[in-house]
Amino acid sequence: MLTSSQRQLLRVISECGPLSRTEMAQLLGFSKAAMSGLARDLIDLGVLHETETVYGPGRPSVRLDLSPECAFFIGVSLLEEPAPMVLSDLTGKIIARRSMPLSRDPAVIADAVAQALPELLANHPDAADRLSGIGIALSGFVDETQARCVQSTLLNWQDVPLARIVSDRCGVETFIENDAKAVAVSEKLFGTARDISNFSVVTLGDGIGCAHFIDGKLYRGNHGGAGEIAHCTIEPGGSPCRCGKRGCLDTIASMKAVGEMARAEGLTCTSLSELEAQASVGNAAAIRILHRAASALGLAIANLIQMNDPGLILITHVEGSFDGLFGTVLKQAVETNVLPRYAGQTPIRFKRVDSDIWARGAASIAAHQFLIGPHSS
Amino acid sequence: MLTSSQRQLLRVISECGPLSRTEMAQLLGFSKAAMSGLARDLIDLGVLHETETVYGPGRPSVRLDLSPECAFFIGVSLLEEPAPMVLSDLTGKIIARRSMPLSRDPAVIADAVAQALPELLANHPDAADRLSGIGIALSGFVDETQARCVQSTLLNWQDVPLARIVSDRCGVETFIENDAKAVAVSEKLFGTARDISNFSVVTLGDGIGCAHFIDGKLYRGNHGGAGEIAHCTIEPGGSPCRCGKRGCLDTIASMKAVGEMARAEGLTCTSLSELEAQASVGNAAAIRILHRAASALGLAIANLIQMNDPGLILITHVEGSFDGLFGTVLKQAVETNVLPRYAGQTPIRFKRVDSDIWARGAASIAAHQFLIGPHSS
DNA sequence: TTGATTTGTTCATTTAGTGAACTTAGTGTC
DNA sequence: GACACTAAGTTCACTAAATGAACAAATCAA
Repeated sequence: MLTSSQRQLLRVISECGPLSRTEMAQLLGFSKAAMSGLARDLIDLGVLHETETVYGPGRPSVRLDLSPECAFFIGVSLLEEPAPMVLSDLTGKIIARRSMPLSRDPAVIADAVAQALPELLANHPDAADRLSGIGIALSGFVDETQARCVQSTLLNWQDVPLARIVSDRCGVETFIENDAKAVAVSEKLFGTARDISNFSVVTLGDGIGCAHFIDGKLYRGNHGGAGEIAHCTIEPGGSPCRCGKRGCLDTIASMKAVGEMARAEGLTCTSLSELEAQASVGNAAAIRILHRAASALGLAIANLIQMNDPGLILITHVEGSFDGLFGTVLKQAVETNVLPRYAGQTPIRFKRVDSDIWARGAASIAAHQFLIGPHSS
Repeated sequence: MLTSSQRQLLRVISECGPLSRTEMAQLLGFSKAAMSGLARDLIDLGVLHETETVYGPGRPSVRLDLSPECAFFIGVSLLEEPAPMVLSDLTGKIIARRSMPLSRDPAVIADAVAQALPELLANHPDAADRLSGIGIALSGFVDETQARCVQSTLLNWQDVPLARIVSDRCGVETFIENDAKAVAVSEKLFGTARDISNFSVVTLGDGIGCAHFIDGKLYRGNHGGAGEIAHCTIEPGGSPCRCGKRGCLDTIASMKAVGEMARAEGLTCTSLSELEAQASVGNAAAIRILHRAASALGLAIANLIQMNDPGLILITHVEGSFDGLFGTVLKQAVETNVLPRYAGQTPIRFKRVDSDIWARGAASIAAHQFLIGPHSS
């Protein structure tokens, strides 16, 4: 078990990349003496190692970095059938992939994970040796200890202590998290948002997910529901949503909704890139659909910016690109709906991700627990 | 200067009310031994004092509470002319009121504060003796040290180090804050939200303000702009707003906008309560205006709930009441625009406030600095 | 080679906490 | 009213984690 000072040190390296002892001492407000001891202990533990030497006037400084192979994590996504699994190291690099059958029965899930474990670890004795946690991403609400699923419509769960069930079965510490929140953590730990303390991730796919990091910490909300942007009302009195209300963002801008609208308009293509292609050759229906979806998403993001003033909006998408009509309209809609003074102040990044995104996110939950721990700031 | 452990102790008392040493030790995870020493020191300093004795089996426990008169604060609101000033104690009780001329010149403001100071303190030698800080509320953006005004349209300021200017002139530590954020802090410290770590305040008046507490801390956003709900787009393509965009909540639901709409409809009454009275006797225009404003505000609050899942929404209003049409429609609009599963899960409280609200909020900023300090959690 | 400069270590010291034993002040029972 | 019982709060010796000052190490510049 790491001390809170050790965790602070790991955190600042995770955020800033390799740093010398002196730099860290300044950043964290420790004395050089304290730093020296902390670093020695973490190096002895195998978590840190010395990297490049930086020359300047005076004695050169030696940067310390995380040792990628000091701990390994498994991530499981319960969002698809079959359920993707990944084995990752401490820096988020994926070492191996597998999949397992999906089930709604927690015990069956635990069995499937236990069965897939040796296969994932088969050719990686180091990983088998230093496997430090399992993370599971699911659609639904999770409690703040990342142990119990409070509610999941997709899995038809109500207060299921999945983490305990899996860890009992597999003998490995296990943590669970909501899908979008897991992606946000992986972006904070491994991705584009390492050094940013306030940001929001929007995951654009069949559904729309969103999660916020606030003051360097995942913000879960009072009932675990922070980031439910998909069911913000964008068109009051609009089309009914499966959630029971009307005009939700999800009914307009999710890739599923876009596909359905395309089908309803008699288009044969339903994917974003296909629609973009049609739009670029002047297909009015494709243009209309893309325009409507992008405007809606842009408005929702503009409202998010107005409400929370994040330092970054990161939009992940599995398919298509954002340099076509959809992306242009989206950016424009954001700009026209934020305070003119703010316009352009909040960077919006797009990131194309593959289908591993949820399992990677899940693994990052376990890695986050290992590095940063359960505690708050 | 208080230590971080002492601050934790003060914080938990501020949140929970009077507590015994043993209760605090359990809440904060300290040993009884540590608690004993901390409490003694704070009592010696005059910050805490013993209150009721609670009898049960075993030795009775003695509750400790903040000593209201151990420190006094001055709050100034730069939102009205003349600018209201209050003198408050550590529990937010207002001891004296004054006002001073408003100016856009920071030096003139500092002079006015310095001049009003002795008048405010005149009959309160204790307060003069233990004056511990000045807080200033203003319309605009403030940096996270609560020292500089980054930008204020109303005052036509850009990066003005007001706190330093006033503290240099008056010889008292000074902090500044945005108006709505100051109100949020006063509600956390003195008001209804003491024990709630995630909540949002919406101030409904001539303008609409909003601020968030997240994880027990004021969340200021990356550019200090968190909570700018007034310029969320509610009616895309709607009426132009003075901010430069269209359909902002401010153009529909602020009391100023409501008054203007009433005037445009040829109504002679413009206040919320007068319009309520008209609506209750069937005046169609009054009903239409109130309905539109309440729906808009309800939608904005619903979106806020969806995005941030706060544990409480506190709506402050200077005038009118919320048991008429406006309040009913507002609540209904919130309910129909949040996930049905959430409906009713987020308490919404209304609080009628007087015109002291901003100055009180300002004083609470200074009190917060005194009690909790500048540090994060 | 020498001096300047900055990194990183060592070590005695300080500080903020702990656990265990003790004191205190009440309740309940006979 | 005496006496066990209980829980609150204090005291004290001890420990863990920090600090500051002195020092060793590694390089550049002259």
